[in-house]
Amino acid sequence: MSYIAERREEEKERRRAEIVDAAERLYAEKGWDSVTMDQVAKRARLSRALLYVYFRDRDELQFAIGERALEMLRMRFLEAVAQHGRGLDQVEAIGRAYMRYAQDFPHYFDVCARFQAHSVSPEPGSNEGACAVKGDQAIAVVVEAIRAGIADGSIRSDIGDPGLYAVTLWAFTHGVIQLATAKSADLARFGIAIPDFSEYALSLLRALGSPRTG
Amino acid sequence: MSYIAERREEEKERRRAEIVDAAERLYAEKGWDSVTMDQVAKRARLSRALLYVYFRDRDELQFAIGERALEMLRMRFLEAVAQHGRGLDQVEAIGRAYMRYAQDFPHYFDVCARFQAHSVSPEPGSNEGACAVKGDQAIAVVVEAIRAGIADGSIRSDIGDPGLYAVTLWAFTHGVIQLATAKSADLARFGIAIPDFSEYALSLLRALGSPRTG
Amino acid sequence: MSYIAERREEEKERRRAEIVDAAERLYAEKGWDSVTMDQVAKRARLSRALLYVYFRDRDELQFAIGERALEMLRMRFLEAVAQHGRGLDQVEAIGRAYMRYAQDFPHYFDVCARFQAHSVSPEPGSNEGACAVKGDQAIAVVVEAIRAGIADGSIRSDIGDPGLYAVTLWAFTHGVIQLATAKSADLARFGIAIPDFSEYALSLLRALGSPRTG
Amino acid sequence: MSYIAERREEEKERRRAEIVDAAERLYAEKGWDSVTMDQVAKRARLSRALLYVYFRDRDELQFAIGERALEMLRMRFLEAVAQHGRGLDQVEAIGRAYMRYAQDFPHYFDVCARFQAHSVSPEPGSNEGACAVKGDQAIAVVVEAIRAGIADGSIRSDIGDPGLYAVTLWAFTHGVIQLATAKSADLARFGIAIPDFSEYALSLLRALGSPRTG
DNA sequence: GATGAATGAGATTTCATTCAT
DNA sequence: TATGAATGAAATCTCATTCAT
Repeated sequence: MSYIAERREEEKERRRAEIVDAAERLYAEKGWDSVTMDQVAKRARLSRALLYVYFRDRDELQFAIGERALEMLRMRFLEAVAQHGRGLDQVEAIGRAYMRYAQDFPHYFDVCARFQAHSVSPEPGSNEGACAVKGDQAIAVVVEAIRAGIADGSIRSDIGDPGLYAVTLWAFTHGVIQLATAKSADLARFGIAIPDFSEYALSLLRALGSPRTG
Repeated sequence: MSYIAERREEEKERRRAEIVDAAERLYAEKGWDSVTMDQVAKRARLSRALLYVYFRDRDELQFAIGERALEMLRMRFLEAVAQHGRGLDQVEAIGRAYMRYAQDFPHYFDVCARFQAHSVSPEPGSNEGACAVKGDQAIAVVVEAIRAGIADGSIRSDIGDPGLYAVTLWAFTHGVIQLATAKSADLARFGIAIPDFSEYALSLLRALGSPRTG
Repeated sequence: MSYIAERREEEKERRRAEIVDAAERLYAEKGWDSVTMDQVAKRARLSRALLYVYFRDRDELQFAIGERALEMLRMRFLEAVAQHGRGLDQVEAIGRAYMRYAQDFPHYFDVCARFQAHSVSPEPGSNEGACAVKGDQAIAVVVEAIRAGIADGSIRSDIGDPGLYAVTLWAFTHGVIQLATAKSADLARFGIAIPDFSEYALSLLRALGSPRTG
Repeated sequence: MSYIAERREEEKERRRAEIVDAAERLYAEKGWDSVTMDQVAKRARLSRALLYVYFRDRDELQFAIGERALEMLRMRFLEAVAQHGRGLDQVEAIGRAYMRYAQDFPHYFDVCARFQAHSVSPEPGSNEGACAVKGDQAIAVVVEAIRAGIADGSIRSDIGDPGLYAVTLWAFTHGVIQLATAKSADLARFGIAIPDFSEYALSLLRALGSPRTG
């Protein structure tokens, strides 16, 4: 590839990023449902038609944000893992990281949730596919921590297949965050405060993994 | 109320139910996103405008279905509870019931999921509010089972506040079902079959509650 | 049909007419190519979406105007016929009427020309079909005049089938008007003035029909 | 001009011709309305933007095809003339040639028709202007034949100005072909077959020109 | 020159929702 | 009450044309 073509490639990538930036900011501001393609175009200061050159449709644009969201999540997971030595602590840190992430970037968690809730029709080359890949990579971090925990004895060796355990933990945590995010008011009616809820869920999850050292 | 007014009341209720019936059938057939108000009107054999006499907007119609969904869920929970003596077994049965429910009525689970994911704006008199009430009632069944379990010693007494525990279990289970529902294909790629996943999750949850007496 | 439904029918017809009015005025002002659906909507003071309730697409709207155009043309033909006794004179009057019509309503002639130039795909219920019918009715007037002329001896009896003759005359006249309309400048370069051209063509056509009795 | 500049000139001309070739083929395949600049560019294997270096706009490209069309028409006229001795026969042969031409190259006739229908805005140097010139040249052939006919006595001497007569015949013939081309189906409904229609029109036109030899 | 990117305009469609009767 | 009509907002899509390199 000539260096001209290369530069063009970069330009293109930058454009794409600008669009995703614009869309993401709007997402964060008002929620995806009320973001229109026109607003995105205006925010990115380009024509509506061009959006459709870069993204097949509105959904693909959302998935592009999802890709970022999941990448960011993986980063957070990695940081969490890096700060702890024992596998069990790493796994707990991952759970905490997920919760903090959901607080720091509610719109990111929102994409994750939508992504989680829609079954994939993995058209090749789509952002949806890219999204799935990123998701797998994030899960992989969890699996690794679990493996480490089993190896270092901090996680019960009879916990079963690390992949299965990882997916289950993910599902549990995701469920908790979703409830905490959307239903804080209802929980309050039950006398439950979000931080307590989170802490409680984390403690249960930790108990789940730790060996029954009496 | 005169018997004429009474009949009118009944008529109205029947009309409403017909609409919800129509909407629900369409929901089950194609998913809520592709159900249009026009289709609902046609299926219920009345005019689109009349729908708005019975339901403020499309969301309210969905919440009306949600009400049914949560009522049905509570029923299933009650049945589950009735078939077991010890609290721990009841709680597990509830989890199982939730899973079966999601399989039997995917669209009901879908409403629940959406309901769970949207924060309430509790306008009084809205179906959304009614939905919340039904949700509370379903949770109450879980709480009761937990209390029973603590009382009969099948559930660890140090598990904490039954309400908190119930909500957490709900969130966990919901997360698992959602993942299993939407991502079965991805899980398969991980070598995970849905029934195994469900069983595994249930076993973890049971372990969570049972006293550690080996 | 109840009188309410009847009134609604009328309302609808009126609406439709309003739209065609608006479109027609714009057509006359700037030519069909530069008329946008949005302009029509604005001129008719209703929403763009409604246009598509009344007309499948832009073309159908043009054909609706074409219907009017051809109806008007038939009227002109009838008037022309009414003012003359002998068939030959009637036919000539029709030719003249066509020419005056093209001058009085250039946009009407324009639709006719477009209609004439496009082969019909006679989707039933379309305005295109209605257009064709109106066209036939206009031709019918010509045929009638020819028949009368043959009967009264003002038109050569060996002219052949009146229908064939009518269509041919129509084609001739249409060709002349089109050329005169679009190419007046070029004709001028040839030293030909439009009125002379028209008169000349008419005289030829008259000669064509009249018996050769010197 | 240096031979380098000369070669460049040739290259350019070839390029231009390639574009017109591509456009013409597409025209013949699907009609001008559904030919897009993109398709032309792809067919000619160059970029869309380059088209605009060679042709001001889409219309100019069509006029370039029109130029070819009219040149071809003139050729056909010349051939027709060459095969007949008397002016009247030449004129008739020209009419026949026009009809055969329309059959052999429907897309050429289509350009002619469009050209005929649009009034010229004779921007100097435009293909539109070139088109007009070619049109004049084609007409000139007709004029010449008429003059010959008058001279050799095969055409009535009182037919008037040859130019006027030529233009009129052209208009007549064009009108007939257009109707025959676009409305064959409708004519069939009238019980008129295209070949009969053509023959009939030609016979009338011949009668028009021939002296009234009793 | 030649090209890929971008624009702007308009057609069309689809809905949820509201209005007038 | 009911209903048909109407609206307004967006999503798409398709082009001709222009721009920057």
